[in-house]
Amino acid sequence: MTIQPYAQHNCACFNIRRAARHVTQAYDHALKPVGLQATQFSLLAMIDGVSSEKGIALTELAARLGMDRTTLTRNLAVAERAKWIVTRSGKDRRERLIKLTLSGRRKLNKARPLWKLAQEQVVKKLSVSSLSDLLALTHRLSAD
Amino acid sequence: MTIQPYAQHNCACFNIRRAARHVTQAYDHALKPVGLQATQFSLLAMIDGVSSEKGIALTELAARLGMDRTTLTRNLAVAERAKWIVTRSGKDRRERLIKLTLSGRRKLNKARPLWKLAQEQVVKKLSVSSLSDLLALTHRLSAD
DNA sequence: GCACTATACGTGTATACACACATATATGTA
DNA sequence: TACATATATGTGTGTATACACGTATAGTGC
Repeated sequence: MTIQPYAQHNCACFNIRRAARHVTQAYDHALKPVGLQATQFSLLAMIDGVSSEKGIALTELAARLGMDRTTLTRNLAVAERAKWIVTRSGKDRRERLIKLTLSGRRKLNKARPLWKLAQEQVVKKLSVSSLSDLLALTHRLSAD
Repeated sequence: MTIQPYAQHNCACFNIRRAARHVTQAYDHALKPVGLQATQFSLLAMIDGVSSEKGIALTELAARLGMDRTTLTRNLAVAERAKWIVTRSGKDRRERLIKLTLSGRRKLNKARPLWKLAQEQVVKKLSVSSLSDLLALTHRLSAD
């Protein structure tokens, strides 16, 4: 079969963006009872997973999240206003080191079971092995 | 294998959002020479594909795009400012009928070969059959 | 015709995203 | 040490996203 002229149903960008919208809504709704949105949940979870005692620098965190540094700055502002994180400068005074607060960790742990429910919804749509395929594909798309 | 506790690398939402960011950037960069971003390109392409002579109503277009109606309102404002589309009310005066302008259609057609280059980049990362898998998976995630 | 309901749409608000540009600090080199 | 360069970060701007709420018009049953 030859390559078709443009059609929406073939466009990787349109399709992945549309799916991201729908999946995000599912996770947002699932997390609603604890007052977290999907992005903030991922942010807190990543900080929890990777930051050492002294915290993690913004650029390093952005790389881990596969997110533009300036986008992360704005997302961190939301988390900081909500007092889920604190930031301070390190020995290198250019660096901004980020850590969860106790309140942030509690919020995260409250959210985990709700995350699981949303994730199970996805599995219900895709099956475990298809989810596995999806993760492999999205991972490859997120690599350099 | 039992279900793991939360980890970023397992989260469908995190992974699909991250991939969407990266894929979007690739298409945005590819489309840059014609002054279109990925979302606006998809928008114009959908209007071109589905609208009849009299145009397509906003809610109907939103459903085709798998996008919230109010999001579409804002996205249309961008396209309207740029004079890529026009809108008018129909017999039912609640309805807002949307059509491409000549300028919008020209912009779209200029963009098509650049879209193809971006799409080929994705194929280079995933292979044709994997792209096919991705489209099938994202399609299932975008269904009710 | 009138009240009720359903449908189509917009606006206020908040978050998410990233490019272009600017600033502050550190590091390397003459 | 002084200057050039590299690194870490923030800000201005514009687009994308969607929920809560409100308005205008159409349809329905009496």
